[in-house]
Amino acid sequence: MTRTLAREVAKKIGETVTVRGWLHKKRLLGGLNFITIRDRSGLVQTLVDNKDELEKLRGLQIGTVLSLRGTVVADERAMGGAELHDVKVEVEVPVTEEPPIEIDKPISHKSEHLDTLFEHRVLNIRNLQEQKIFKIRADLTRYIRAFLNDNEFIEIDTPKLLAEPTEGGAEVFKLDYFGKTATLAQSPQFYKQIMVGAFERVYEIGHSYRAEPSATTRHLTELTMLDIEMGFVADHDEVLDMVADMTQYTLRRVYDEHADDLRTLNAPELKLAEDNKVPRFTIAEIHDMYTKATKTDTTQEKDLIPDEERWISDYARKQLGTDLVYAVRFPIEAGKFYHKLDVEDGTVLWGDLLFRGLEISTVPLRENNYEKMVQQMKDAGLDIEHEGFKYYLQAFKYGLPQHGGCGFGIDRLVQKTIGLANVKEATLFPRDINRLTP
RNA sequence: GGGCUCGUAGUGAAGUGGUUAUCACGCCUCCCUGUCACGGAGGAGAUCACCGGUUCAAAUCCGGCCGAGCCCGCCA
Repeated sequence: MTRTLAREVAKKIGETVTVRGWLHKKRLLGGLNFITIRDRSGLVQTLVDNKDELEKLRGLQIGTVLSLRGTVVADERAMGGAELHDVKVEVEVPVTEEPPIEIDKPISHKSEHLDTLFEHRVLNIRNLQEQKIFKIRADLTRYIRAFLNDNEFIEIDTPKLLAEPTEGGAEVFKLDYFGKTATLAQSPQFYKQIMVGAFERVYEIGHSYRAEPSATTRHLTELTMLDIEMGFVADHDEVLDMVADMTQYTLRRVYDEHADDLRTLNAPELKLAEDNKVPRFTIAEIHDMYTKATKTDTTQEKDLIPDEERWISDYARKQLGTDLVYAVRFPIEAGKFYHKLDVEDGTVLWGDLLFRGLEISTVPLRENNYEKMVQQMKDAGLDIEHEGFKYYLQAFKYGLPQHGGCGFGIDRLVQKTIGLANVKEATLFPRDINRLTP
């Protein structure tokens, strides 16, 4: 028997159809009883007025898997303008245990309830409002892939199991690997640069692992990163423009195609500049502006403090009409060995893309000259003979063009697009310093 | 890693020393032919996170411990 989806029911007035899905809501009025079914397409209401059919549902809880066969009748009073009548009930999978949360009601996202949210994730992800977040997430990455594929980027996959921590920076997880010590990749940095030597333009959407003991609203230990690397770029500006274009394309499209869902999720109105430009301020400029505006002196900081990120984003939205802003030219002491340095200026050719007060991407130009790389690694106190650098340096030794790219936090993009308070809310099964389940 | 805050039925909350710990939703029974946060009557469900202390008396005060949240540092 062919299955009809909830969203197709209204198109089949007068036909006898079978809908299959989960029991979503029972409204029992005595002789007249409304049973709402949920499937992947949404909800459909059925009218059960036969006592024997209704009795099949006695003692069965929300979540029971049902197959309902009935005649589609147009009725203004039903959701979607149609409902099933003369329904025959078949219980496919009975559920007799009462669920620990109410699936048909919006799930609380207050910070003090996040523990409950994730403890009951298996069930609350059945809530239609909750599902919107992850449908939007799926499409955000779909649009990103569309943009990058159209611009001749090749999607790659790189290993997450690595031999040694070599990149520096974030703390890495260590694990036993048949008697050796392996680490989980904190980013695909080395591999994506290596791949520039083959494909010029590459990207990866995958997991990265950070063992930082950070307990904040913007940190995960397992995060989803979009990593992009682009060869033969003329300068840093070309990389900044490409990431800005991609981000704006993605945001405009998601606000267009998911307008209703974003509204019901209380997402902020999207503001982007008419000319598609993302304003840029140097770190030094932001320190000066912030210090003048708030009387808090940050001019000695090497990076932006979180409040400065919020402040400059607020400034960009109110004064320049855009939710996106670049903080560029970090002080040279903040750079890593693979960054392109502007020694005269004392800065690194590195920009952070801020979206609604949060850093969502780092966008640097890389040093591509083999001799300079080796020197910068030595200056950083690294052992260039180390196994972990051997293969990486081969790519440079045998010819890498000037290149740059970005590490882009997908979880944070989803969070800020929707206006969620905590990055974990944008993640199905978040991993943080004290959560490994579910 | 540092600081601050919070743990009360399945879920969310009220209760700041005094009889049997209160309410809403959910659940169970019954009534109800147009519900969509259905309505009405009744019912079950809580060792007040845990351990110890103060007190005639502790959910409430004190100490410890476990768990959680937020901010900072660091990062995407």
